[in-house]
Amino acid sequence: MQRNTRQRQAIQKAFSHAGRPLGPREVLEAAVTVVPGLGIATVYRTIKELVDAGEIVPVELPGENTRYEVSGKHHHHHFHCNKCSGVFEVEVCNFDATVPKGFRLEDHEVILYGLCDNCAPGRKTK
Amino acid sequence: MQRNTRQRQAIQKAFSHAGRPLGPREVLEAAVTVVPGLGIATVYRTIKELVDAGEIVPVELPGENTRYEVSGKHHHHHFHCNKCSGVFEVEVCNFDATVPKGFRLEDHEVILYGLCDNCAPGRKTK
DNA sequence: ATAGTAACGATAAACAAGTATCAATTATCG
DNA sequence: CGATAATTGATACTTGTTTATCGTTACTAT
Repeated sequence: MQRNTRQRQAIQKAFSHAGRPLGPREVLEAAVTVVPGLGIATVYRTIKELVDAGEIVPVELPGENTRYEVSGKHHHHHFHCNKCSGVFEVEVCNFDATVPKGFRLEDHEVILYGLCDNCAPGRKTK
Repeated sequence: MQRNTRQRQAIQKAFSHAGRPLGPREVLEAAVTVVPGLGIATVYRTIKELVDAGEIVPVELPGENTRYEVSGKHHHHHFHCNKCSGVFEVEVCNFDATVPKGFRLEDHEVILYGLCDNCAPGRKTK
């Protein structure tokens, strides 16, 4: 049967508390503070299980490794910070797309680039 | 000095004739028909040189390896075929983006997904 | 509390993309 | 033409991510 381990709880919590897509490394960094000694193998294993269980979904961005975020969110897109490389959610949508003749549009992806709140200039210190 | 080799010509021609972004594999497939025996190492080498020379620019799409296309094109985005995985250019743009408070938007990327002309239904045969 | 076994952690292995090496080839100049 | 050195092709290597292995740990039900 499925067991409720500290490491699994920590990893689930990392996703639910993040509010943004996390990669395996980020998950490890977040969860290891709760469960010292947590291994990367467990992170990968658990991510795969959570995906299979439908709890999280993969988020892929250009040139980046796959991240994951909790599933069931409303339609949204992502903002990629050019400085800290962090990824954040943004509400977007409403764009004109003219696909070539004969093509059939099924879905779309919008990625915004810039500086996040923390990295943008005009902030007191760090 | 720089030499004008058959393989380099074939690779340049592959890009200029493609009209869409090509990955190293695709470049090899196209150029090897012109220069039998062409090796993948030469493709990578030449791509790097062409990028340095500004002749081509990298195109990155979610979950895909880097492709390249001839530089100097107008603002455009890409259409990724869900069936054949081919990538095509599309004219897009004009979308509303509301970035979170404090964020600074610098650039954007739009990727459309669907079926390309060849893969869309309602086509005679193939 | 204890047995049974799912899950863990460390690490080796598998993969894939891209790079470096080097002997053989060949474009280019005189 | 002939010498020279840039370029090539085959392949080994590097790098980074993800998976498999296996002895150990620690949930769970009894």
